[in-house]
Amino acid sequence: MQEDRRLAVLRAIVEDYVSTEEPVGSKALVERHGLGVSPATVRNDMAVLEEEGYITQPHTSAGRVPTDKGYRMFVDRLTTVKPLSSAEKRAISSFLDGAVDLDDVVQRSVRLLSQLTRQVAVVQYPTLSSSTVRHVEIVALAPERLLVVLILSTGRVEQRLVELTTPLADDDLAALRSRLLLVATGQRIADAVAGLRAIVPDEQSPAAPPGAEATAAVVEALCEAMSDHRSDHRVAVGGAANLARYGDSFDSAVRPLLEALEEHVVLLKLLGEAGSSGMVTVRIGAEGPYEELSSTSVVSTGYGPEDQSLAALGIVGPTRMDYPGTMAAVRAVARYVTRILDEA
Amino acid sequence: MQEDRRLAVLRAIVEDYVSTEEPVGSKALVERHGLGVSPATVRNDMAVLEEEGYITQPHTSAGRVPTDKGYRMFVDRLTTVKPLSSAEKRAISSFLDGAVDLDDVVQRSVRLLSQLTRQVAVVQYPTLSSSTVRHVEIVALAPERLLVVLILSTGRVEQRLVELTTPLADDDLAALRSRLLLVATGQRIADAVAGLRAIVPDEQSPAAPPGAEATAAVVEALCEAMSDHRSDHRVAVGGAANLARYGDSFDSAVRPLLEALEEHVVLLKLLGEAGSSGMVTVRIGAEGPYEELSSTSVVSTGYGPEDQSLAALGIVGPTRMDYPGTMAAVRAVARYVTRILDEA
DNA sequence: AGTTGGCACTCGCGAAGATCGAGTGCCAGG
DNA sequence: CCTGGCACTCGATCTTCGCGAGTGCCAACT
Repeated sequence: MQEDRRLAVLRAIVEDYVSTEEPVGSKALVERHGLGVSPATVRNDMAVLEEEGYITQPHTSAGRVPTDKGYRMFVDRLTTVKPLSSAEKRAISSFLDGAVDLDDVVQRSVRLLSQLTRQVAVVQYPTLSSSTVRHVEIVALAPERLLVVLILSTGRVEQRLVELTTPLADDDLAALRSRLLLVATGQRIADAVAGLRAIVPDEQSPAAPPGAEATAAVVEALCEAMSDHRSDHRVAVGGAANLARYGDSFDSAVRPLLEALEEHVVLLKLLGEAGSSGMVTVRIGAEGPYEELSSTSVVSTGYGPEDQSLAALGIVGPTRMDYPGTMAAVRAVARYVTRILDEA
Repeated sequence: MQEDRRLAVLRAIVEDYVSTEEPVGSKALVERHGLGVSPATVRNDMAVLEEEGYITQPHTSAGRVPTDKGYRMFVDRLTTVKPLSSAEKRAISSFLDGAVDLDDVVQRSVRLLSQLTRQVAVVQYPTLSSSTVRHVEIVALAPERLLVVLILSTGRVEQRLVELTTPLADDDLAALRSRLLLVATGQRIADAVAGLRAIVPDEQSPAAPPGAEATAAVVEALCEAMSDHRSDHRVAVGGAANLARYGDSFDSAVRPLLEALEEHVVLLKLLGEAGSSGMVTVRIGAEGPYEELSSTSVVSTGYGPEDQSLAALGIVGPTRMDYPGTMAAVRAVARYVTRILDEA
């Protein structure tokens, strides 16, 4: 089939261009890959591929370069997942096994991912919304200063300081504490918020029970901590030094990317397009909403327990990248991180 | 005095070169600055300055460029502190006043600093070592699983999970908690560590009291948390997009800098050279131990209460930078941050 | 002594031209 | 439908060359 060979040619072009960074010509193609045909034949195929929009030539009489559409085709139909080398596998586990807490896991993941792919890595901190309340604690720093500590199943700890206008008696404190524990412990965030709101005494009630103010304030603090969007939006970024490899196309590619890396909200949107856990998503070039990132691709995936994907991680790099290798690395790291989080 | 004029010439050269990015010639100098002498005279001065090593010419018959030594002289003897514009002051306070917690303060400072100076900003998180213990809490998640929470005066919260081999009785737990509070609360880190170690029962003692294991384990966890160097080494980095302005000299300047930015330890060493609070330190070019950073300068200062400087902040940029403006910005931000932390 | 105008000289930079060759498109023959 | 051959295109690279900013030095002036 000519059709099959055309795809083989496209694949070869992508692979060569990715490794050499230079437009690839018909002659070099037949030499470096075992296509059993002559350069002339390949040229014909190239003409067709160009007409269909999979490749272009930067200028007349230069080699061909894949277009975004070409990469898309390559990723969707021509990629066989490249298994990681055992050295890489070892690196992953030895790298991640030493992690001591959530922060550490995220930090190490970012580092690992950027080293494996030699790209800029981005890892989102596990989202609060799908986690559960492991523990709630109130500590009286002073009779009218309470410290509220919230511990979640992901290992995240949030603390809030609550100032009261009237001091709180010790047994009222104890009562409040046990009530909170009863209502919130083990609940998913959303349920806990609802349950907590319910135990706040009705403000209209003329005869407020003792500790009503405290209850309201503490519940408020807890709910605020739980729905705190800042924590949802935290991401870790690493491997920016890999941007140095861009070399050329500095202003057009590196600058907007650096800016995007600081705009964590943008990053999250990019990662957020990721499908559920297990599926690696690839956004190529201008497929996304950000014009400035038209020459960069995003390879991302969700991670976390199978049923609910906790958060996303991935890499950002030039459209000209080693997709099979990168996708394999992203998937592998996501799996390992998922496992680590499950164990903890 | 010819001496004075020579210095004026040096200053003019630095200022012109910083703003134009181009080697500056004698003619342009007399035109743009109000030196009341002829180009020929300036040329003579330049020859002397060059001989003394303050300036060089990139190639014969081009303008002059300051050397590191020239910048050093400029910073040490020729800089009059440029007061910030009122707009800048307003920006600073409105930017920082909204901060809600320690993390937020640091994040905002980094952002602010990078925007004010248009350089890469680095802010070290306040060091634990000079802070005090505000509170210690033990929570029994299960009879043999304890959560230890440590709250410091800086607002930092550290938590550790402790697993016991034998369950701990409730009143033993209560006793341990009150003993810990008594010993540690209000103490500076170093004292608290010493005090805690002292209450661990002697291992040799054949008749170990109930809860001896728990005490030892909890104290161990606390001490470990207090001396945890990871937290000491945390830094926030921002404004990497400003690196895009380097444009030229990419490999020689940007790449090593990007790498250094990821190596937080290196960053801390750079910042660490900073003097005490209030003094702005400037490291120019190759003055430091890092050869790769020979074309970058670091402007840094400590911040925190007057008597003990908590941590450092500063910026990293090309040797060709606006030193007066940058130093003013760094100092101003450090002051504001200090004030904010004091209030909290 | 210090300053100034004049002048010859240097040398990097940019424009213009010349050359080279990888790569293409097309065609005629297998 | 594939293949070898061939003329053609056009960007990349190198060379040349003139321009001009800037210098260094010197003799004259204050």
